[in-house]
Amino acid sequence: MAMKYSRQRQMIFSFLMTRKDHPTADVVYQNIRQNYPNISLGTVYRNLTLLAERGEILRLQVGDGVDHFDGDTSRHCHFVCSDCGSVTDIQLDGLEELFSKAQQEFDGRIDRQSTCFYGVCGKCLDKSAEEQI
Amino acid sequence: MAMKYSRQRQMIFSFLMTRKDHPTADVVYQNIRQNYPNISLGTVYRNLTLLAERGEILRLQVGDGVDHFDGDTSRHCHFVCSDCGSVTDIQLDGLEELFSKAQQEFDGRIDRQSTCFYGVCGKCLDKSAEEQI
DNA sequence: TTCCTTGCAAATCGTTTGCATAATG
DNA sequence: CATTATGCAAACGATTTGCAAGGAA
Repeated sequence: MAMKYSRQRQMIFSFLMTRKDHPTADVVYQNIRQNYPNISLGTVYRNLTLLAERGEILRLQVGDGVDHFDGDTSRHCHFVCSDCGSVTDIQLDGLEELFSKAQQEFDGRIDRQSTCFYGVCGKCLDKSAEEQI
Repeated sequence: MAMKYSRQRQMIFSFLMTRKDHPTADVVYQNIRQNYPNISLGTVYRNLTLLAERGEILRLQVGDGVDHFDGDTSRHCHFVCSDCGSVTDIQLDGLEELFSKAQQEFDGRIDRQSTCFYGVCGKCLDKSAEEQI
């Protein structure tokens, strides 16, 4: 698979694989650019869109108006901090169960599931606790 | 609460309450306009944003690039049909459980949860079955 | 050669915003 | 009266796209 990719597509894909923070297209662009200054933002978008359509990566909309991309396509949840905006993974057991429950109750075919939690992450909670002193 | 709202806000809010199809801002706008032709799209957006911030409605991003709005703020899931684009509700028991599981495992405070399923709805499945004949 | 991809820049389009005016309580 | 909301139009910003040129098979 990787061999028939353009150099740019390979870099974008492997960059995503090294990250667990669900970068935006622009973050991908800025990072690739450090090694490959000629790459354009349009190319980054085109490849991210393509990879997501092929199911090799995930495209996430977490509510901040910007798309995030995730190299981990296994079933898992996300958490978005309303304070710092970070997007992190949450591993939960109940997901498979929820999925099959939904399959049973719903009249139609369910292919995919997306669960996102919102709140304030541990770091930001600590930070605001310090500021109270 | 309702009494101190402007006429426009009242109409937007009560329109959302009559709908279960999670309309977009533009759909809200087009509908309100039939009774109130002078309303502007900016006002619709301003009020939807305000109502969502106050927690009186939900703002949903289901992945089609457009925000959807939901008058039902109770805990429930959504389903998005990849074929017709419709957004419907799914009532599931396991949600509360999933939420508390997440609370336990996660280092931070979780305020809110959003679960969305993707696939093909019953109507579209039937339609494509007919076309196979 | 043939098809796919790129870089660039312009276009798109959903959403937000500044401002002067009007409505609300 | 003071405040808040409106309509309008312009601005914004993330994403997409048209096109001519470059790369891969």
